[in-house]
Amino acid sequence: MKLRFAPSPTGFLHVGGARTAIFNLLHARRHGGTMLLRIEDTDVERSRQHHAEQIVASLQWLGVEWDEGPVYQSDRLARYRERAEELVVSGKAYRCTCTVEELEEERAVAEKAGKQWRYSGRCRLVRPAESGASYVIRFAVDAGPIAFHDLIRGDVHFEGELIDDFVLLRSDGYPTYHLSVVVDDIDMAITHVARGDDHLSNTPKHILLFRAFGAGEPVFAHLPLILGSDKKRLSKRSGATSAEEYRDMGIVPQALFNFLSLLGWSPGGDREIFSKEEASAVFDLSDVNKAPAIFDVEKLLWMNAQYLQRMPAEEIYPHLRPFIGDRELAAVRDLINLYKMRARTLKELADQIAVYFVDDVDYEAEAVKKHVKGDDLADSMRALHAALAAAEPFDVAATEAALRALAAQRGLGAAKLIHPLRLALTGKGASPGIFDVAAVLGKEKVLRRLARFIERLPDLSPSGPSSTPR
RNA sequence: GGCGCAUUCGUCUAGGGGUCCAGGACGCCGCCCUCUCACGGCGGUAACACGGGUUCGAAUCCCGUAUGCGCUACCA
Repeated sequence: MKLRFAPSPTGFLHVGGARTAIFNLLHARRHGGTMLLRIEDTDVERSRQHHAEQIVASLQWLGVEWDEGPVYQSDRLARYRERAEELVVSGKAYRCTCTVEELEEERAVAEKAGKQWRYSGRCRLVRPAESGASYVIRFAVDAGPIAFHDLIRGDVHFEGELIDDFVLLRSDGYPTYHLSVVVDDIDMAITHVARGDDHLSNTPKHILLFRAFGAGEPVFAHLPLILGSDKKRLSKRSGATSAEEYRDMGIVPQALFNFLSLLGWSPGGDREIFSKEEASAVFDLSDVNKAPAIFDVEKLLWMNAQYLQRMPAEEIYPHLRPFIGDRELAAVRDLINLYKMRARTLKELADQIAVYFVDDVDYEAEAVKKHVKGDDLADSMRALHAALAAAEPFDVAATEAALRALAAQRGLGAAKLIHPLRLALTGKGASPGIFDVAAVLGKEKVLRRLARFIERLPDLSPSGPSSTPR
């Protein structure tokens, strides 16, 4: 068994393409088959080498590994011409000298008359004389029903009459998609073709070609499309569309892989969080749903949070690195552990961690308003500063004991000290457990931040510094 | 327009004639935990597109309708 993922390098790796790649990989792994990566760059107008490289990089990042390739179709041009000529010799294809202009004119006339246009087959009947004129090679389509069994769609039927003599080889000598896929799928011994639903209507053409070449047909599986929240094909308008954008957003590759796997497929039961290996053990293309799925970013974010929560800091670190500059693992390990269940993305995680490295924290206005009040706050904070300075060792237990003892001594609820302390240390109204924060920050930073907070207190008070009679 | 395909909570899905007045997850809403925020736990909200068949019995099978999407290029 052999499958392939065959993107055309006209842009970044689209999440729809990413899912197609994943399903191909999963099916191959499940059945002990191999996986080929083929770059379909026969459209010189739109293909770009950097896009091909980008797609390869995205697949690697995502964890879609292939066994063969990447093979570039642009390296196989001679082969496509050769095979097209074979069909001309055997009479299954013919040269057509009709120009694009002529055809467009015909089409315009037909459309004006309200009729749908199909190529007349003029050059098929009247073989053009050998001349220097440029030509395309068209396939001579035979009328008659074409049926095939799709692993996902079931039995699908088409009428040959409705397919016109499509172009195999363009006038510039480049093959069209139909020619290159079929030639390659034959030469590369592909047994299963799993691709987007947009190719379902092209399949009869391909079947005709497989037959013309005397080759057996592969098994087809047409995957339902991934739609945006507007129920249209996922596009820029409805959100991020490329794997790369999700990476830059701070999505971990395992989470995107898992999420994409769940679009149109389910391992059965109530399982939602699973690894590539687990999916590889049970996946089968025939279990894929027929209906298109809408890409729900909210659920992706939830899933990413699930992954962050479960991953050890050491595993998160390499993915987080691009978001936190050059900071070393040792400097952020404890922070990752403190914040990983509070962030949905690596970006959020990085933002939260950033406060620990600034010289002076900014105090959130809302938190200030809520917690900076009471005439004796400065006094309490000074006492807290002294109590923490005496805490030894400076760990979670000791700092907590020190604060609670002080609260009891002053007849205050511990919260009355905790919230201002949080504001002093993080500048925010919300954070992980304050004693965890203190322990991670370390005695020196805690005392410095607390001292600065006390200093700034007059400016932060609701009455303002000037109106404070002192 | 023609051809093709699809249709279970707002979204992802389970389910393939009786166990389904439809299960899980995201989201949303409550409650609990608690120094805050998260995490976690508990509970709630919400769906078989519509109409005809077949059958003792249909979300499940058949036919229509509607809606949506795809293809209809010398793009893939």
